[in-house]
Amino acid sequence: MAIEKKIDCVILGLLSHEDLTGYEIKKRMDTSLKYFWGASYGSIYPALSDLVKRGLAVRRDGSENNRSKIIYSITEEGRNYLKDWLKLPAEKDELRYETLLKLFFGNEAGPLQAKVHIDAFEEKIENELKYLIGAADILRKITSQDDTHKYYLLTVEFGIKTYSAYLEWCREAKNMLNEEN
Amino acid sequence: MAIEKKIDCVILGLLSHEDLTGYEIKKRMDTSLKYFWGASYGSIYPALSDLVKRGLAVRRDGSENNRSKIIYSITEEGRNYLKDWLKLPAEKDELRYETLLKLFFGNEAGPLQAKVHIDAFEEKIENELKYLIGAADILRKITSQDDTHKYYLLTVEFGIKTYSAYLEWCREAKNMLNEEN
DNA sequence: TGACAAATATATCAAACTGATATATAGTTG
DNA sequence: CAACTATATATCAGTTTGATATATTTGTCA
Repeated sequence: MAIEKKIDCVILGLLSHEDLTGYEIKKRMDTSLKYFWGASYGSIYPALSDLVKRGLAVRRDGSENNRSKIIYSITEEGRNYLKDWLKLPAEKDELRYETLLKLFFGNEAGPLQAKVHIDAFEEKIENELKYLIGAADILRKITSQDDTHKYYLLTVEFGIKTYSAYLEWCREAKNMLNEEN
Repeated sequence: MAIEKKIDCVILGLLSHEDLTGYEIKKRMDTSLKYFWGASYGSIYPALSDLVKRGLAVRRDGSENNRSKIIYSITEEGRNYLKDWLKLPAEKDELRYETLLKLFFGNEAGPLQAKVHIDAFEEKIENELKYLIGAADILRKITSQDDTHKYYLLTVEFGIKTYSAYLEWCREAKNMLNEEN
């Protein structure tokens, strides 16, 4: 029964690396964290205000010209809060794949429809896998000299392992559907 | 921009197989669908009332003795709605793993903490994999005679493939952390 | 150069969903 | 026979998403 709101923990985690704006936090979510975590503006901006109120982060003005910009930094209290949360066991590892849901109800739609969904899934995964393999190559080079990106690399390798397994499954699943469609 | 609420589609999908109570729907979510989809009572019961209002499902009283029981069936309209949704491409396949999130911020907590999280993850996955392998054995036997469970088996095989990949990753990740902790 | 698109940046809101809780009965087990 | 587990329905506060609004700056192509 954790009282820690996940969005607070993710933001503090990102701020523990570097100072960021709300917009930049969203960008990190959509790139580095994309494969295992997500967050919307509707949770990021209110959470940032809340973190400041609770003294876990501080804001400073970073506006340039007419472009308003609020830069957030983690405080010592925020870092302690993050460390405490990191010590707790992970509560929820959840996969939510609409592709599998549609497949599960395949009797209603038939094997041809199922194959369409698997093909679309396969193509998406192939593209993402290419990206992850490229990212891993770069991260391995960086990590060999300075290992601050070691944990990032670990999550990318998780993605590569699982996406490769997905592709194997796609081929086998289509074979099974072909057997007697 | 789908207007279809996912909870409606899952419930109709389950009702397309057999008549069910809200409680039984929740049980299916927590067993068969557990590995790729979830839903809470707080979404199931209101959705059931709503489906009836829209004519996509009908309710009948199934009370026995003093135990109240409402049994839901899919209507012809409901079946058409489901079929239309099954034709549409899957919108969102999302993985949300707190274990990976905590690992990503590993610099703050160190390699020993990271290994604790990986060990806990490994144990959980090992147990779930055992269960899935057992389920696949049973489903393969059933499917060889009557293939209505073919699509169910497909999703179980997805689980086996990916969980096996997770376990490989666990071993490699711990090796990497040991290299120079 | 000027027009248009894309990126940067903050913010809000209805709708969806979770996790917890409340309530009550039936069946099982030491 | 008390305690516990399973069956069954229902609600609600709190969390989060997905979409949208607004405004400026930067890049691109003609």
